[in-house]
Amino acid sequence: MPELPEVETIRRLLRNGGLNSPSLINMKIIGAEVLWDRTVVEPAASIFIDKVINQTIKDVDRRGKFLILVLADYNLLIHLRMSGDILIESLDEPLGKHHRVVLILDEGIKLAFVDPRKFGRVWLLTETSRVIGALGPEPLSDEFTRGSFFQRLNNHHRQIKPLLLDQNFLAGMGNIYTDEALHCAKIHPLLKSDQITRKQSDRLWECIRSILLEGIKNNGASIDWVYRGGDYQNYFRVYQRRGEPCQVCGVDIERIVVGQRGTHFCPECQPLPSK
DNA sequence: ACGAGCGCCTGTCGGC
DNA sequence: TGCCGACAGGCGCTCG
Repeated sequence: MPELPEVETIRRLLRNGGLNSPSLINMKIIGAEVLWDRTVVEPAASIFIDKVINQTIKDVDRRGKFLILVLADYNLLIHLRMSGDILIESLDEPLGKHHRVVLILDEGIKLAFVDPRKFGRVWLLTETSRVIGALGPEPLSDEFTRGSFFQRLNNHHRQIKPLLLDQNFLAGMGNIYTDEALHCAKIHPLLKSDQITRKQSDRLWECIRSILLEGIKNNGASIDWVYRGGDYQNYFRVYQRRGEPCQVCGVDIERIVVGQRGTHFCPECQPLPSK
């Protein structure tokens, strides 16, 4: 489900509070349940429960698509993968059928990791580098510069879309925002990364950042049967718009498969790479 | 180094 | 109505 903007939206909600949920900062975990063992990568579920109880939540952070609950003695890494979500619920609310991990907090609420497809994962670690150490730069940070981006594009001979989806190349891009950014930059998803000119690279750099910021501003996207409050889905230019006219040129949006992922683009604005 | 195929899972939707 | 395939916001693995 979530890409960088959706995870960032959840981070801000947990950290700052909002809607009907309070900030989690300084709340204490007083109980824990693991409903689906494989969700917890490490440590083993029983040890996870032992260790996480009595921990205080010091901060809520994010790295790429990883949500990080900074606890007094550990870091709780959460990756929502395709269908995961974090809900804050009152204690008397019954557990839904897709609840996988639940943390009981003081103040009478619980933090629930809900995940129909069971792809999501959590780790309780002191040292996080083993899991997130190889991630590429944060696209909205200062270390992500036009110059370094262009250089690194040219260090690879890869289709641009799968390269942007590679979390060790750039952290946080997923299928939606990649399609949107490539359309914005007028670059075909199959163009080889080392055929991208400096001018195209600069445009793509700008588009990645503006599209992600637009997603965050709209609290992310809510698609399929999962509604989580964001409304960026109303602003998609190409994603899931096969057959609809391109908002720039009017030509029908096409869908192809690239790297096993549905890929949406405008054949007029994003012409095929020269063979 | 790169890309394709597959596994992990459950749910929805469209076509017949 | 039921069945069946396509498809879904991700990623790790193996194999050429």
